[in-house]
Amino acid sequence: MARSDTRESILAAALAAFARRGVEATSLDDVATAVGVRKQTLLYWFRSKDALVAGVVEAAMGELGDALDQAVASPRSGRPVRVAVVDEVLRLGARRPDLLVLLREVSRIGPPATGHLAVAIRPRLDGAAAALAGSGAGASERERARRRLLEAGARVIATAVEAELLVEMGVAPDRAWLRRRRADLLSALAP
Amino acid sequence: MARSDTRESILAAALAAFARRGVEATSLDDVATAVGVRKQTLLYWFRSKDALVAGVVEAAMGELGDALDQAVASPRSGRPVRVAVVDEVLRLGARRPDLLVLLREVSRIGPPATGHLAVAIRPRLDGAAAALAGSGAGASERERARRRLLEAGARVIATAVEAELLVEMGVAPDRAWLRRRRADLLSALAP
DNA sequence: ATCTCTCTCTACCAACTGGTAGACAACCGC
DNA sequence: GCGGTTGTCTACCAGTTGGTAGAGAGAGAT
Repeated sequence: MARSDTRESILAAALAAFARRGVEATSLDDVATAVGVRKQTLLYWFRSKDALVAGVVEAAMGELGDALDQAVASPRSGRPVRVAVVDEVLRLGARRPDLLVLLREVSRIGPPATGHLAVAIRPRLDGAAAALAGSGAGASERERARRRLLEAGARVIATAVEAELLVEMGVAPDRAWLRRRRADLLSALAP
Repeated sequence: MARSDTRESILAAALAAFARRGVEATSLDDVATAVGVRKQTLLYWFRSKDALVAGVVEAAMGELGDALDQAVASPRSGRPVRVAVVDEVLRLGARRPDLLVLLREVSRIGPPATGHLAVAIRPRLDGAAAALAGSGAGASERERARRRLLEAGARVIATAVEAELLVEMGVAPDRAWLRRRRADLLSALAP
């Protein structure tokens, strides 16, 4: 296997396993077997399980942040930014559900994973809060924008959890459900 | 300790631990220590960890169902049943958050815990669906009522997750948030 | 007083966990 | 060719897990 292919494969397999079965329930051996490699190879690339979690969180946040950045930057006429963001989130929920599920999982297990998440998310959050508050906004306004963003983020993750739950209950989310969730997320980001 | 006090203490400690740290991350020793008893005593009352999970799920569903039954039966004038149900759920979320968190946790870890949950919830769900559809309703109407109830239940759990997330993010849910969630849950149960 | 049943205990166990030590092969610039 | 680096491996290890076997204390019934 080429040089860093192994690392990428490990990250992908770990993301899937962490999202599907949870971090604690996933052993290093599980991930290694899924990749087709020995556990010790995995420990070569990530010096501990916690380092692996940190790596997965960082990679997932990178992918998620990039997708949102691109959605914000895409200049579709007459479409407010928050519509672009919400639609991109819904697309991600369909295309890469693991990314959103991982966020729930990380916040569930608490430290030190949440610390890694906080580190990975902080710069994005600061940037978004500054953009939302507008240039020249005071510290308290930026703080309010931050809070609004965190609430919206929690709403997104809760929506992903809800979709997961429905699937598990054998009641697959239908189009009407999706439409309602979209309107709800839009209102959570409304000015 | 009196006869069945031990069993009750084990169930209470296990519920708290399962909700706070997760089922996989909670060892039998953890629960036993919290109760002040040896692991083998715990295994006397519940023949395996899975049996303990089943016991906790059953007890939690009993408490939750009883609270909702009582809310439905309480004849407060001019207050529609769904308002009573939603308010009782919110009260439970504040008073016994573990009950709702456990539901999320169980559905997260999947079988066999979800099987226990399905067994514990089925009679309540059937009864509620029949009541919602009204007497003399056909099978398809009852099925629709069932789906509406499951969707509402998923919404409740998602709301509990959202509250958990906000707390973890250091953004405690405030009164305005609670008001919005209440309205949202009411509309999920709207006719 | 003794027998039986309920409950909790001590003493284990095999399987698995995350992690370490170090051998070995393939490839690199020299 | 050669020494060093990179990547993967086998062989272990100590700690923890869920679970078993069985002893023994206490209470009630006879």
